[in-house]
Amino acid sequence: MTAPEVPGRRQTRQRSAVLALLDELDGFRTAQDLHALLRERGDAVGLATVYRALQALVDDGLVDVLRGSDGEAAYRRCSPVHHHHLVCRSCGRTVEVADPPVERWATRVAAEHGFADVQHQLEVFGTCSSCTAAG
Amino acid sequence: MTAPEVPGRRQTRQRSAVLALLDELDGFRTAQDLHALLRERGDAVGLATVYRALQALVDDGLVDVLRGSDGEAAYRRCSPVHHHHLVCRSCGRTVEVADPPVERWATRVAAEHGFADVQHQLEVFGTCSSCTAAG
DNA sequence: CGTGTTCATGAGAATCATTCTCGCATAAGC
DNA sequence: GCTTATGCGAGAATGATTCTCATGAACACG
Ligand SMILES: [Mn+2]
Ligand SMILES: [Mn+2]
Ligand SMILES: [Zn+2]
Ligand SMILES: [Zn+2]
Repeated sequence: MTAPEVPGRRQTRQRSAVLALLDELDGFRTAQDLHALLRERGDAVGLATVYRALQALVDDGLVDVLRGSDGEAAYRRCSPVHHHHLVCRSCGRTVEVADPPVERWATRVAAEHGFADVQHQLEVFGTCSSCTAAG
Repeated sequence: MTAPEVPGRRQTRQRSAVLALLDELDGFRTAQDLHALLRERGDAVGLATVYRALQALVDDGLVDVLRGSDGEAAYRRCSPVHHHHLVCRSCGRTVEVADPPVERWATRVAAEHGFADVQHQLEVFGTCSSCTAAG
């Protein structure tokens, strides 16, 4: 769980703290959440720094970002390979999933309509078993 | 192009104007954009009212909303049946597309992980032929 | 190790989309 | 027309995110 060395990226206590926290959590969390958690836990980090650290992690492909229905960004430590998410609306618990067919479909349907430089995003939302049990 | 009657929804000049404008446009537009367009065109509507009208249209299933990478909401008059979007990143031009297999896949993968009350969102982004030509 | 350069940090201000407030207008129903 | 619940609009409030800029600390180099 040591922070990966990324060229041109300076290693600081704050960035390590943000990444370490994300490593412990298994769901998507907002920057505000992460900032509050870090503050509670004692090793505090400025809010602006949390945002900057998260942006850097996203740029480096170590963290995925998802926009909630209210538009607030949520972040999660993710595997570096392409995948999609099955997310619990209630607690944020997330499972990485893959769907090879949709990859080909997206490319094909885009080509059929003359679209180039294609990307896609596919997310599945639901209520996880714990949250269903908790009512 | 007459505004559909929705029970319990009062018909006003402002709501008609918002829906009429959306009917002329074929891409996703932000509330701010739509407000500016209405103002230019003369039949102005208050900004708060644009937001309220759009929210009502979304609730009534007449309009789809999409969150851009910056988190800003964009709205589009869409068909009422379930579909996904192929969106031009540059000009916003949008094509409605369907992918029946992914519907089943989403339900199945969610069930396998014990998730209930499942929804999914799938969007494809690219550069349309016009925008590619315009370079 | 020092030391200097360069990049990072943090407190607060600024930005900006969206929502709220509340006094006034008006669509709908009779 | 008259009543009344709803909708409207201007401006204030909210809240996430970004910016500013003075200070702090990695890191490359000697
Ligand atoms: Mn994919
Ligand atoms: Mn679907
Ligand atoms: Zn859950
Ligand atoms: Zn285009």
